Amino acid sequence: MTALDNAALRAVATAANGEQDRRAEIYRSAARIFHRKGYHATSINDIAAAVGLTKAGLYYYIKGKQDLLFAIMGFAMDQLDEQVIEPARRVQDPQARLETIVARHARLITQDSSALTILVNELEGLLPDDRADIISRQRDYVDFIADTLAALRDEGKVVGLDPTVGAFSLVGMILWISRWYRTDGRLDGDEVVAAVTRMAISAVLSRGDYTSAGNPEETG
Amino acid sequence: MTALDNAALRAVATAANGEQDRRAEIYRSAARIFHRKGYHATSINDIAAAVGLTKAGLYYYIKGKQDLLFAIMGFAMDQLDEQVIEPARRVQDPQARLETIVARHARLITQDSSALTILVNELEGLLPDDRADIISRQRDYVDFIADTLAALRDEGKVVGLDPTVGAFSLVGMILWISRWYRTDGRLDGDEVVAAVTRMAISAVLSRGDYTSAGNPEETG
DNA sequence: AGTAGTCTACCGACCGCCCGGTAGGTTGGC
DNA sequence: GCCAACCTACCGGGCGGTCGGTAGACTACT
Repeated sequence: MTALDNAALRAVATAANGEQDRRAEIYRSAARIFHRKGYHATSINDIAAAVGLTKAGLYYYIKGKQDLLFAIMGFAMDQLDEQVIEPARRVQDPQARLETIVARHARLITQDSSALTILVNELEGLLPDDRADIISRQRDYVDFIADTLAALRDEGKVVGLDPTVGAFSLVGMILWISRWYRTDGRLDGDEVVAAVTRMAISAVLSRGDYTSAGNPEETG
Repeated sequence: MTALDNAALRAVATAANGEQDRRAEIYRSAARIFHRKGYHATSINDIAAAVGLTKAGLYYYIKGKQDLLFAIMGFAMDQLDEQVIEPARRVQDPQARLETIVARHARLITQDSSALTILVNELEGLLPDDRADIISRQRDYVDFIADTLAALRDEGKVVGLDPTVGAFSLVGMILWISRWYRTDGRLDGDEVVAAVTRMAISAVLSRGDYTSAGNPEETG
């Protein structure tokens, strides 16, 4: 790399992307800390220290703590849209579509769960308008899954399962991964994704021969 | 209400169970508020106001905010022990035992999710020793479920499912109920419990004919 | 080449507020 | 008179957020 290249790169980097990089690093750090300690237990000072700034310095980049939270949640929702919903929309067959949804969502979580976990755990930290925005997008996601289950029901592959309950239950199963999956654990990310996907599909597909093991106390 | 009624009520309340009732009411209120707003976002004043006391008055009954949290979590864990684990231990057949676990846990959540939800969401608000205590009891619960799945595997009813992953996934499905179930919703508590229990069993029991719908992108 | 001005990227010090928690009463029933 | 069951008033401290700077890179002009 010549000095000219170097200078040119630097000019581009500082002028165009420098600030963006810093801002992105702030969001990443904030997401990690919010995820670990929770939004309310995290101080602006914690985040500033994590990126090597003072609190006042940090405020050069952000508007406030709540905006930071909303930005992180918006990013997570965008991830979900782009990497789960959009690809799944292009899958016609309902069962394959459901597999795509579960596998892609689960994979996102095993790769980096911070933002996606904040998305579901810190809703009450948002301003009412922001919260309404995020909740609406989340509802769209659940509806998308429920619609897929309804399509499977129309195919006869799902019997006797309420699509909404099914959708919520699958989402719960997927989101919970972030609580127990460890990168350095016994199973790697792909194995976890595969296992959870298999369970999810199995949970909704009806077995013609399903019977309870008999549990009068519970099923009376 | 006359002065006599008032005095009589007060006498009964204070003489026999008054202090216990008051304390129980404080825990219940605290659990409800922690559940709604989160532990860190809830102030001692919020709780005091909810039970009609000042902050100082509240401190006559409690030792501190963290003790309050630990007490609530301990109560939730006791509930789980007494109403889920102990009854399930008495069920010999593994599949029936699993049904008992899921149905009873789900039912607890549809009845009153406050304490049980705090139990899983506010761990980081505890002192390290208290947290270790709760985490240990939670791990015992997951192990109990995993052992039941292992027993089902030995019976040949579960094939190719890691018992630990299975246990976590079921727990996630159950716990998530508290996020979407509404008492005044379309389905009542019993219907939700039944639906989730059916899904849970279906998720772990192997179907001899299981095949993916074909999703090369995901399963490659 | 020197220099005066400008702008980005910060920092130290500070603000008002509310937090968890406490000290020292006060009151009403026994 | 005493004690349980509170209250008013207060404390130190940390919070989110702001203000007035300023070092240093860069630009414009002479």
